[in-house]
Amino acid sequence: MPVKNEFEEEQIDLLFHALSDRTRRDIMGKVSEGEQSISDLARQYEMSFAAIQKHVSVLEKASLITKRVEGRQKLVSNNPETLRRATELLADYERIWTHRIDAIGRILDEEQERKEQ
Amino acid sequence: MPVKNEFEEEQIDLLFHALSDRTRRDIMGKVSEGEQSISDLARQYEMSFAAIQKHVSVLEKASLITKRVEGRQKLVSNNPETLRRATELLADYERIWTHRIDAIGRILDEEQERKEQ
DNA sequence: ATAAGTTACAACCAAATGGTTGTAGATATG
DNA sequence: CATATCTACAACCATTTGGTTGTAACTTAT
Repeated sequence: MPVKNEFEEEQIDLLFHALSDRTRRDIMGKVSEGEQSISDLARQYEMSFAAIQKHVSVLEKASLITKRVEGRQKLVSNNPETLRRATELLADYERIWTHRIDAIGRILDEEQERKEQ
Repeated sequence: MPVKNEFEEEQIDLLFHALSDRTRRDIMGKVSEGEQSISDLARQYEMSFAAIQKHVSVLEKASLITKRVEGRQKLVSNNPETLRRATELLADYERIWTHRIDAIGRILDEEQERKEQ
């Protein structure tokens, strides 16, 4: 186990893959300002409705967004919990991959460096 | 500009794409314990040398690792700076996409307000 | 009831991805 | 020198990805 985290490897694949596309990152930004239907989103891009629908689906499979039914439309909003866990995950990777001991150790080191300057 | 960050969008694509594969994340872990040649790495996986070479190449294009020539071999080590910036980037996205206003953000905002008066 | 709006999904296509094998060029070692 | 090791890279292949159009179903409005 490289990183002790609640994520499954499969889920991590989906997460980073979802974030690796500009349009999808942009959608994340748009829905963060309020729920939007898939049509609302599609109108803001120069690609087909189906293309945006697929991007939303990729984000949904990564649990980065959720859809809510409202009449004939599905309202898309983002999922702060997954974002929080993703940020934590990458911070964990950073710590492990760079042999950083832990947050407290780092703060103490930086404290030390400041004093020595 | 969704996130004010030193990364270009293209670079962000490469970054998250590089991280979206288990083998590549595993390589990041292995090289974090010390430099390894590509052959060293390849021996630890049940896939061809060329496959590992390609994975290393993807990590290199994302600036997550660097290669150093040592005789007939190339020693791979990871790039802590990119990892640090990647973690920051995702933290920025989290903050922006979830409208979180943290202590640092508030301090900077207040700083700005003071200057503008 | 009809029409318009919204979504889901299938079928298709070109390009990218993740793997393979094979070949060739350096570099080290007997 | 001859041979083994290490890397680069091309060619190939199957699958996935990111896009398209088209069709069907459901919901709302006229």
